[in-house]
Amino acid sequence: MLDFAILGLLMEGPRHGYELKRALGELGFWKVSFGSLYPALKRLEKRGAIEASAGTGRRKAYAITDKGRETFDTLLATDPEATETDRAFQVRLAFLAHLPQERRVRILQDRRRRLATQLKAARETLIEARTASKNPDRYRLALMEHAMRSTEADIAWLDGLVASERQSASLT
Amino acid sequence: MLDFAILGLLMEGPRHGYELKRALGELGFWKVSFGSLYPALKRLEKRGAIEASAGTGRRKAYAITDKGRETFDTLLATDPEATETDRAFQVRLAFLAHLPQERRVRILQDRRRRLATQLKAARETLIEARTASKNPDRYRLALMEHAMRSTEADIAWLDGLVASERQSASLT
DNA sequence: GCTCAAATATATCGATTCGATATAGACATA
DNA sequence: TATGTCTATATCGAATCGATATATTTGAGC
Repeated sequence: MLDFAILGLLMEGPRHGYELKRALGELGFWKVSFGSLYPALKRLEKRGAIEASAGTGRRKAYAITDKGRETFDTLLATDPEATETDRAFQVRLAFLAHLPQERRVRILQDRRRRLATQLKAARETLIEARTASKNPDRYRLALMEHAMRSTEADIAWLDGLVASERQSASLT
Repeated sequence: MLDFAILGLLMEGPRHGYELKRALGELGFWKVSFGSLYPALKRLEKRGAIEASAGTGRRKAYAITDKGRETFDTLLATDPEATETDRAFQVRLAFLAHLPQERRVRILQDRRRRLATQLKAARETLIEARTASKNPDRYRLALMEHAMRSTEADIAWLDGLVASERQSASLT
């Protein structure tokens, strides 16, 4: 996933490591550590997906190669299928603009479906926790309820994104 | 953090590994993997914080020891300070009932302060992204805005928890 | 009762990521 | 020129992940 995110950022032009870390952090859902970032850059360089060139002083400017662009496209288009964590989805979303609208909408809807399933399970767990005489801990209930409400908000947000896609489609 | 969570669950009675995984998952914010869980149990056993006894068939029932209870209390009371991730906070919250009210409120307020700081930074980043002619990608903006709104919701939730603590305090 | 499939449960592997820290150049200020 | 603060790369050990192997129990259908 980190590899994918790095490639995505480099699609817009060369950047050095520190900048990549900052840019990822500013997306608001991932404060990457140096211990993840630099090994990832080495990995990508070894695979020929990116190239380093000397920058000011200690800096190394990394640029994406043709091979890297290919990798990026593959990763972006790869069907999320069973395995898609929150973060994986968010990273994909950050680069969704690279896909045609039809695919974008499908990905948003897949995600919605997944969240709806999660929500249903959470609701059942919560009801069970409330009824079972397990003297439900107040804070634990609060956590579960909050998680549910967050998921509901996420779903509503996805619906908004889909609606806005549809709207811009109808304008053309 | 996993160690802390396991100890917290075992404070309420013995459980075997699989049950611990399920119980953690039901809290709604952490689907622990086997690759984390079982090594963690071994760690804790080696340190003498938990004890395994034979259960039905292949099961091993883990129980917390006096030493483990001590460790748990220490971890629970430890001042979060600068470094507290979302998950660390949520785990702490799940066992907050073990602390006296005064401490509970303080922890909630510390968390609130941290989120407010994050929010402010996010707001500035967003404004900058909008103004700077960086032709802000639509999905990336949506991500940032959504992250902000989620944080706002979290803050409101914390305020609610504090208010409810105050209310139950005034009733006594 | 018997058999087979599904669910339960423990365990382990390699790779990734984390959090902390070391190191060092760039740049402002005095 | 000294000094401190950012910027930036790098590395370490430990924790966690995701996938998978394997064993046991449960239950459905016969």
